[in-house]
This record gives sequence, structure tokens and C-alpha cells, in this order.
Amino acid sequence: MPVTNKRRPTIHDVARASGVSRGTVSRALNGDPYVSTAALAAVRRAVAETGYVVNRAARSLVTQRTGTVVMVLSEPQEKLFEDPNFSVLLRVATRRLAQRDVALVMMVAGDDGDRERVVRYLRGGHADGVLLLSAHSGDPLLGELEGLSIPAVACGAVLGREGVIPYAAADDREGARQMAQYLVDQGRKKIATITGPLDTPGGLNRLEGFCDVLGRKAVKKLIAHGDYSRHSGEAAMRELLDRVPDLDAVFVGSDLMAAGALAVLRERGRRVPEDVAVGGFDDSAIAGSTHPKLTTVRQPLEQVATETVRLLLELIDGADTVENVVLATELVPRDSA
Amino acid sequence: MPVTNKRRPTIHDVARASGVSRGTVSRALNGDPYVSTAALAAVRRAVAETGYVVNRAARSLVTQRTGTVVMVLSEPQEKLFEDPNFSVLLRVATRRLAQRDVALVMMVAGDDGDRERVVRYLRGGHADGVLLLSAHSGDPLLGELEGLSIPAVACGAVLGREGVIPYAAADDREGARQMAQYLVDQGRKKIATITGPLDTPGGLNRLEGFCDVLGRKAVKKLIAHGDYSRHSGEAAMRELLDRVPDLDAVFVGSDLMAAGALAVLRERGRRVPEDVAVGGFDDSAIAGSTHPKLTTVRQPLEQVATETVRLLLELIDGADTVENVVLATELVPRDSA
DNA sequence: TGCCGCACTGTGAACGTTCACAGAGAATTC
DNA sequence: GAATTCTCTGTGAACGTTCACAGTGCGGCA
Repeated sequence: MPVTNKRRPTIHDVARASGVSRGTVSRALNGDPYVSTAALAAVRRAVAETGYVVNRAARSLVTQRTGTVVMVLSEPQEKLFEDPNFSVLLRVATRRLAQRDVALVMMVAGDDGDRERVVRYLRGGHADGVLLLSAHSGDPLLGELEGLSIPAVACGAVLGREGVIPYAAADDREGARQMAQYLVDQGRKKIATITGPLDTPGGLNRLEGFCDVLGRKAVKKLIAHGDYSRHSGEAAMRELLDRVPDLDAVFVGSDLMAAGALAVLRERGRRVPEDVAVGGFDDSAIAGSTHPKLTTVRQPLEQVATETVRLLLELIDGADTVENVVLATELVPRDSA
Repeated sequence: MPVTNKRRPTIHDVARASGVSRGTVSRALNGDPYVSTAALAAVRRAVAETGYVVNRAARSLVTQRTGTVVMVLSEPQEKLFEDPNFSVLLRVATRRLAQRDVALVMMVAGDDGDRERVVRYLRGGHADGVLLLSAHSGDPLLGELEGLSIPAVACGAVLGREGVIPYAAADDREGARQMAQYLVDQGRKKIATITGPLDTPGGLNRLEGFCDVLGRKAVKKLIAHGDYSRHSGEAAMRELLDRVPDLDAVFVGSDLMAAGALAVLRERGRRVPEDVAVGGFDDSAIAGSTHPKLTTVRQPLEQVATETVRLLLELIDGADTVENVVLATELVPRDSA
């Protein structure tokens, strides 16, 4: 094909080249059944010949559909982008949407300015749906979203809005139970936990699961809080060691925090797993690269992402409601417990 | 709740509400100087009042601009998404583009089907520019891109096309020199290296820098190759230890591979840094969480991303050519060397 | 035979912008 | 005082689609 730098071919050009009308070309391109085989073939040939590609702007002007979905990151972005889970989500979502020829645009909603931009973008009708990542219950974006009546789905439950915003998520609570039980079964007596932020479903539900097994009262003194960052894992571990020097196991709410905890344990001369068993959560890449390798709970993140996208596409396709999806976790024994 | 099916306000509504014409509203909105202060105020008020947001589809239909940039990942996606550098790039690019109200669309070009989708998207004129991530010289996408004559900029040089596709990148070669010199200065005598893939600028240039300091001939036997993955770092380290048991330092082309190398060294009973010094490259998050902490070379990734975006925006704004940007690296001493 | 429905096609009118143009006053120049 | 510029404004015509509508033959059926 000649590399002519001319005007992009339009549907008119295809119509002319194939000897049919605009309308027929449009129908042929959009799979309308009322197109003769002859016309269809002619259009196909003309499209190949001219290198025609539909102009989405023109199309969405009349259809009111954009073929675009926004992924909104409503976390202070540094934290989120550092999260190894995030890249899995992004990767899977990109692929799944691409299969349906839907473009994924990324937006960050860290501060008010960002948020305003997101809302403006959505209000402008530039996207058919929203994929929410790690939204907090208090996030003002959620309210604004509802006012827009645009399909929205969350990856991981949005605490306090479970019935409002559909989601797909791993079964955090059951996963935490698995780990707690595993530690108990190994004969650990003083099992502490480091939680994620309690305004996130992971933070809250993993603590709940932990308490389910060990009893809420029994663990009262054995809880420390982190924010999923490595640093916070270190701080929480120090705090626990100071408070409960004779603990013999700790369930940490994320692998990254667990990596921090491991470092502190080593620094304080505790052997892992001999003196203290450590359990993580996520089974992210880092779990295989700590020393010792981290026993953790695997979240089926790829599935979570796949299901999240599926839910969103269903809503966009006109479904009135969709069922939330909760996926099973799996304990992955390695060396730290 | 009443399903108010309210039409989105258009520029006509704003015109009516402010008592001026479409044209004046458009001018006011786009910063045309020929608008009276009275008209400007009226338009502003009407916009606020109606909640008007410009319809990008309609605008781009006439302007031929989309306000969208595509980030193309031309790596088998698993590998790329695992790369901690990637999230930095993504984060910074998102923010910088958002500041200019440009949307960022993510696309993966792993296989032929993906690539065809990307080209179709671009040929359809759905984006004003392309941000290339980790493109290889042999990538067929590059050729197709040139035929499209759409502004494109790479993050990191594209080997073999340095003069064709503008880029911003860290000074890999000088960074490698810094590390090599650092190891020499510490009295290391047998310094090996594990490279990244030699069809990437990082792989090639870091090896070049290493050779600059130690002499190409002298290190001939001391080179092993990896592919930036942790696993390949382990394999390369094993190979080196088998081949050169008395090596006393190794410069590894990425932190992730260095983490793998550290694990193998421990497994083989070598103490780090006493027996073997280990130097990494990237200063990614993992560098602080290995044991011992990794001495590495910091790439100013945020700046690289910022500059890449700047170059692209300049091209989009009509610049005919732009200068490549090469940014200085910095050695970060920690515990492994 | 006449009528109706079926399969397919072409045409005009949106969709919501921007842009080029023309025109109206006011200000400036000669 | 007329001519000229300068500022500001409104209007019609694109941009490239899809959609609704109005055909046109053609075959089947009463």
C-alpha cells in the first residue's frame, strides 16, 4: 500500500469504491443482517483496499457510546502504583477490554483537582463505564459517580457500599481464616497480626477472618495496624515485639508489610520460622524473594480482574444489575511458617 | 428515584443561557482573545449554571485532535508489568498528561493481533501521539508507526532507531561506569557482570559502560546474560560461579536480577559483601528489601518519564523535531558492596 | 390478479463542535 | 470628515458517522 499521506479514507470512500451507499457500508460494518452477500463482499474488499478505519469520534457523536472505559485509581497514587497487585489488575483488564475493542484510559483521583478532572471527563460522556480501584468508603468520588448514572464496578468491595457498587473480590476473610488455622495447626500459641488499613476491605476482612479463628477477645493485645507499605510493616512489627516479646507467630495483612516484618525480626535476632512464624497475604512477586520465602495466601487476582471487567461490560451492555463475585483464596506454604 | 433522562447540556444551551452565540461561547471556552469581558463572564456563569462539559467527540471531529495519547507496551506483557520501573513510568506519565488534560490510553502490543489492534486504533486517528515503552529494534510495530506519521516518543532509546524515534533515557553507560569504578575502588579484583537482554539499550549500554572501565578483553570470561527477570538472574549467577569460582564482585544489570543473584550466592555459601560484592541497577523498591540491602545505581525514572511526556507534547504541538534527553544516574551505596 | 410481507438499498437529517467569513460599531489615522 | 483599522459578534458549513424512513423488487398467498 502506498504511504500516501493523504486524507484518511471515510465511509464515503468505501461506498464509492464498493459501489453501494453509505448506509449499506455502515450496515455491513456493524453486522446488520439485512445486507446481501454481494454487498458484504464488495464492502469488505473496498475496506481492505482503502485501508478504511471507522472514525470513533463521528460514531460516538451519534451513538452516544465511546468504546472507552476509565480505570480510576482513587488512592494517593504513590502507594497504589507500588502495590504489586495493581500491575496484575492493569494487565488483565487491558487485555480483556482489548478483546472487546474497548480502550482503557487511566485516571488518577488522588486529590480534589484530580477528582474534578475525572468527573468532568465522565460527565462529558467520554467513557461508557468506570473501573474503580481501591476506592475508600469516604471517597467523595463515589457520591459524584452516583449522580452521573454511569456504569461503575469496583475491583475489591467498596466498604459501606457493597450493595451499591458491584464488585469482584477475593474472599479475604476466608483467606485469613486459612492462614490463622494453619498457624494454629503448627502449634503456635501467641499469634499476632498486622492489619492493613481498616477502611479497606482487605484490612478489615482479613482481621475479621483472623478473629474468627482465634477469638476476638483473645487477640485484643496482639493486633497492630499498618497501611500496606513496607515501612508500616516494619513499624508494626517493632511495636508488637515491644508489646508482646514472646509472640511466636504473626499473620501480616500483605506480603509487602510481611517483608518489612521479616527485616525487623532479623534485626531483633528472632529466627524465622523457628522463633517466629510469619504468614503473608497476596502471594505477590515479593513473596518468593524474601528470606526466608514467605508462606502466604494467594489471591486469584487475575480472576478478580477478569470478573470485574466482565461485570462492567455486562452493565454497559444494558444489564440492570449484576451479582457480586467472591473468589476463593489458597494457602501457599513456603519457608516462613 | 426518577430516571431523569436529561440530555447533556450542549454549547447551544450555554449560548442561550448566556445570551450570546455559539461562536462566542466556543471562543470564550477556547481562550480566543477576541471576546469581551462581559461575554466571557456571561459564558462562565452559564457554564457553571448548566454544568456544561465540552463533547470531545464533536470537537475532535472537526479539529482532528483527540486529546488522547496511547501508551504502547510492546513487551510480552507479563514481563513488563512485573518490572517495577514500569509503574513509575505509568504513574508519572498519567499525572503529567492529566495536567494538560490529555487522556492516556493503555495498549499492549504483545502479539500480532495486539499489534494490529494498536495500528488500527492509531490509523483511525483516535490518538494524537504514541508513548513507546521498551520497544525492541526488531519490533514490526515501529515500521508501521512510521507509515502512520503520528508523533511518537520512546521511553528509553530504541536501539537502531536512535535518530528516528526521539527518546528520553537514563545514562545507562555512565551509570555502569560508576558502579564498575566503585567496585574497583573497593579493591575487587575479579569483577563479573550479569547483563540484561542485549537488544535493549539497558542491556547493551550497561555492558558497554562496564567494559569501558574494566577493559573489554579482560572481562570476556566474566560476562553472563539474563533477561531482567529474577529467575534469569539466578541462572546467570550459577553459571558465573561455576565458571569463575573465585570471583569477588558482580555487577548485575537490574535490581530484580540482583535479588536472584543474592539468593544464589547465599545458597552457595558466599557471604555478601565479604566474599562477593553485588551491585545492582535501577534503585527500584526491591533494592531496599533484599538482604543485604542492595548497592545500586539510581536511574532518575521520574525525570525520564517527565521528559518523555514533554517531548511527545512538543511534537504534538507541532514541533518538527526534538532533542533526545539523557539524564544522569547516581550510585546509591547500601550494604551489598 | 392483486395484495402483502420480506430482503435489501439509498437518502436526508441529526449528533455537537469549530472554523472561516462577513458584518457592525468604535477607535484610530490621515 | 472620510477612510481605515480594530474589536467583537453571529451564521452557515463542515467533520464522519448512524438512524429512521421511504422506497424497490420479488415471491407467496388469498
